[in-house]
Amino acid sequence: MDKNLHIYNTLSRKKEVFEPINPPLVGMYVCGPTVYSDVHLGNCRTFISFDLIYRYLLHLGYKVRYVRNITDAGHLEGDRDEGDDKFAKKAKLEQLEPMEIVQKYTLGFHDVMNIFNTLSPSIEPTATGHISEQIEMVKEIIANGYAYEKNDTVYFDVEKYNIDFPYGQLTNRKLDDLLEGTRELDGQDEKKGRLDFALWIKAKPETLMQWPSPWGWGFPGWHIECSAMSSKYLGETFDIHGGGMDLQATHHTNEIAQSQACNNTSPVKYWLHTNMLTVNGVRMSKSAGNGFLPEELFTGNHPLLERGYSPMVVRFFMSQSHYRSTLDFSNEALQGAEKGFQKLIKAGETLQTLKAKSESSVNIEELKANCYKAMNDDFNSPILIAHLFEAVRIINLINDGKESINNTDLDNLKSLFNTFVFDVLGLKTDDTNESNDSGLTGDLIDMILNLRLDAKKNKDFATSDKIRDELTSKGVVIKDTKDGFEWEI
RNA sequence: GGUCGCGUGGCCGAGUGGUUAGGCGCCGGUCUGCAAAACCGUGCACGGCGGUUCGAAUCCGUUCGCGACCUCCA
Repeated sequence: MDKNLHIYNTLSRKKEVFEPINPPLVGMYVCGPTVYSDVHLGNCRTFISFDLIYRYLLHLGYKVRYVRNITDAGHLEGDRDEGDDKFAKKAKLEQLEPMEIVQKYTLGFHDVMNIFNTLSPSIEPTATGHISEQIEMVKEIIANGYAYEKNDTVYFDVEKYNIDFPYGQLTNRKLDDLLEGTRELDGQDEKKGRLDFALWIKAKPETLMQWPSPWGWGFPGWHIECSAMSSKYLGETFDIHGGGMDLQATHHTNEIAQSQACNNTSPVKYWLHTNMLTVNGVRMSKSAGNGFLPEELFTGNHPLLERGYSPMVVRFFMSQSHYRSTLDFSNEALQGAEKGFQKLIKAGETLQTLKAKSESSVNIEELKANCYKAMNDDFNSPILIAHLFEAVRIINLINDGKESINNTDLDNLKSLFNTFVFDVLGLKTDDTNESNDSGLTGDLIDMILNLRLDAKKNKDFATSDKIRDELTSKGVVIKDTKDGFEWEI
């Protein structure tokens, strides 16, 4: 089954057969969040996408070491390796220690990941926990001649590196083209080249987070942590590196350069990039101010939202698009996803009640093969879901007595459904039956509806309709069943 | 300006040189006192213009529109 997995590699810009370096082991590194503010939905999409990938690799039987870092230092506000650290800035703003900021948003991030039912990574290393590894790496890069020190700050020499290695390979760009898009250095700049970036940055006296180094007190550049931590936990060359597409051009390009310059080997076999979440066609981002917080989506407390949607509906919604496509957010799309999700879950419940016959009129083997085919084609969850809805149709038809299924097929169907809906897509039944009060309301509604049932039995439809209308207008949805009723608020 | 990507039916979103994507919506049917819900079924597409081909929405060219990256962001 596993030799069929194809994944799209950003490095080659095509789909390749997935062959781990040391099967069945798989090393996967994903760039995690910078924990200086709440994660928004766009961030979540990336982590949910990689959760799907992680889950499928596990399902195929690979032993995956999944490393996802927490950036808690070194990430600067500006674009020129100067200015304030994001954490320090936030800390000053909220009058807290930088590590209090880190702690707060790390916990928040974990909460959100749990709510979305993502599996925890095997290792979740932090930048501040790996300062010495980063310093060692910078020393090595200097020793290899690809970095230089200037006034206690260390820069990576991009143009020198490019003589020996293709710096812009990940985005398929030539150095000259890259230089063209860069602004001129002004006279003050310490950098030799316009594309050079900081590996280690000299601290100012007031810098809140700083560490001693061979170049004096300072802090690491943003990119070096990922190079240091990925090679520490996954080795100098590992299988999969992932992250959002926005990281491709700068962060990942620099990461490759650092690792190559330090270890003299290409660090990653397969680069995977997830696409952006958009709102009205425009990328959702912190700086654009069009970000949705998960909480806002769940509660519906947002100007653009008509109402809230449950976490699993959101996860399902995201799974309905491919991870490399942009996904556009709208009320209508969300509502559609909600209906679809409920239909899928309901069919799963119906499936448990089906009775086997001696003959099968349905083809479960083919369905199963189709599901694997979809996932093996670069984790194509939208196609997988299309096939799962074929399963839904089959389940409902059997339930209606229009198709039949034998024991073996029924077991297969159950296992198929379980595997893909819950294990691979990572969906779960929503816990919607949270009791909002002591149950009194429910008892009262039951009582009223029992009175309505009596009216119906007496063919007093005027009364029964009146009760229904009034309850409906108060938000109680009534569904008559054969010999009673169901309701929900 | 440079690099790259996208444009699919009312909405979201897959995919392929000729055969149904799928979900939601709409419409029809079953069920129901009537509804709702549920289930079944049908129709509604491939930005414009050229070209290649027996045949293209799918390949090529061109044009229009949109977006991303090149600057912090998953």
